[in-house]
Amino acid sequence: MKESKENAVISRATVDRLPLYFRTLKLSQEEGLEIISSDELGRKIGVTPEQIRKDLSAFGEFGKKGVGYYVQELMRNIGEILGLNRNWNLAIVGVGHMGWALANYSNFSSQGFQIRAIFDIDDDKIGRYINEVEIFHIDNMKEIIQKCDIQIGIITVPVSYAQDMANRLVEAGVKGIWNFAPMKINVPANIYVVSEDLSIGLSSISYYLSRQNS
Amino acid sequence: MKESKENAVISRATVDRLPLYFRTLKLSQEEGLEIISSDELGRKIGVTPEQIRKDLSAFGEFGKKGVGYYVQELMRNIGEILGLNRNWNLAIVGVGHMGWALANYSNFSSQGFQIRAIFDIDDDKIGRYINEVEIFHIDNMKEIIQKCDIQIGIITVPVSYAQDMANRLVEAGVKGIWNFAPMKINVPANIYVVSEDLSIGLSSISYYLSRQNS
DNA sequence: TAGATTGTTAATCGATTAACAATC
DNA sequence: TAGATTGTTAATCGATTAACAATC
Repeated sequence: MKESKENAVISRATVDRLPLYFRTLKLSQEEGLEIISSDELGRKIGVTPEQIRKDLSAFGEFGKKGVGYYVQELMRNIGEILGLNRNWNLAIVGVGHMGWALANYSNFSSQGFQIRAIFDIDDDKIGRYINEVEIFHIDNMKEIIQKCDIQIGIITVPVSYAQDMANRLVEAGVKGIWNFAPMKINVPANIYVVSEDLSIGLSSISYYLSRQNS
Repeated sequence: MKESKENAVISRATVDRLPLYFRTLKLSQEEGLEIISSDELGRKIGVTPEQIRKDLSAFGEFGKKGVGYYVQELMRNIGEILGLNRNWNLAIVGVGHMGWALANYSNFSSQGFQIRAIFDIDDDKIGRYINEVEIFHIDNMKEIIQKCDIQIGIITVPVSYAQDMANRLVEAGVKGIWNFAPMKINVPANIYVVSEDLSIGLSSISYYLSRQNS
């Protein structure tokens, strides 16, 4: 058994497929499956078995030739690779519709993501709680984020405020930002940003349906 | 001036960048900008100017050599390519947190996406309105979708119901599905599905932060 | 005209797919 | 053992980047 190849550069595409593998393995485990082949896993996800084997090979050897993968074991390994065995403390910035929805979304906690604080600017909201998490004024961001050891900030404010909120989050010490404002936000190179751009999905549906009809 | 190249196959990556171009042009227009170069546009979006020119060249010639692109004109052209000049009627299936958030998100309508109906299974919700849109029982889906000429369905139900809802939407006649349930849904080949998988974003942040610390 | 910038072809880079030896 | 399936190397495919002629 080789050492895991921690130093190799892994493509973004590969990293983005790991959560799909993880989640499908979890479902399979809940169904009582103990062993799964790359072929079967691929069919469930909609990915080729070669793709799965290639992706996994970047991190080590997790399967048994002629047999397949032990569901529990592979799940644990992928979970570790993704850092899902850790506990991550999150903060939501902006209690609009999206912020509210995310604050109420309970599935995060099952994967180690705990929302510890919520920030807003509206005095009517400050001091209230969503799912037992308090809403603070953004002026207290630095203090709260450091006290609660929050590593990841979620931006759910309008575009015009997003860059300012990103600056404050970085200044407060977060290392990762999950951005729902439909714009590019600029941060120092050591901060990792993922943007969820919902308008892309809808526009691409519009694009493909337009072609179909015409 | 050549005819637009309607028949060429356009890569998914290109189509997914068009909404970014569109939105950035819109902001530029609102700032009063009349002409923009691929260089400047690229800087605003975080994409190379070559990428932009290449993407656009798949659809036609929209710029003026030595000058740049007329903001309004390019915006109108990209809007047409994406089908944003049309009116799309949408239905939301499932009034959970995400469904509720999307139902309240008013920005869609500014790009021609109108939510015409909402479906749920909970009798307490049936007959109520969100933003003047009525909530119907899913058993009335086919009737309502045909009456309102709804082309796009949005799935915001739990994983265990998602495939059934997709089947019902297809049966009712929608042509596109925007899926927020974290799973692969199977549909006939002529139906276009875009899945928004929010857990990927969070997991990838977890992955990269894990590398950084260790 | 000279400088700027597009549209496009060619070169490079990276990701996916195919093939197959290793081995359970 | 024979059949199955992994891990990995090589081949292919596709997307991005570089370069530059065309032209405003």
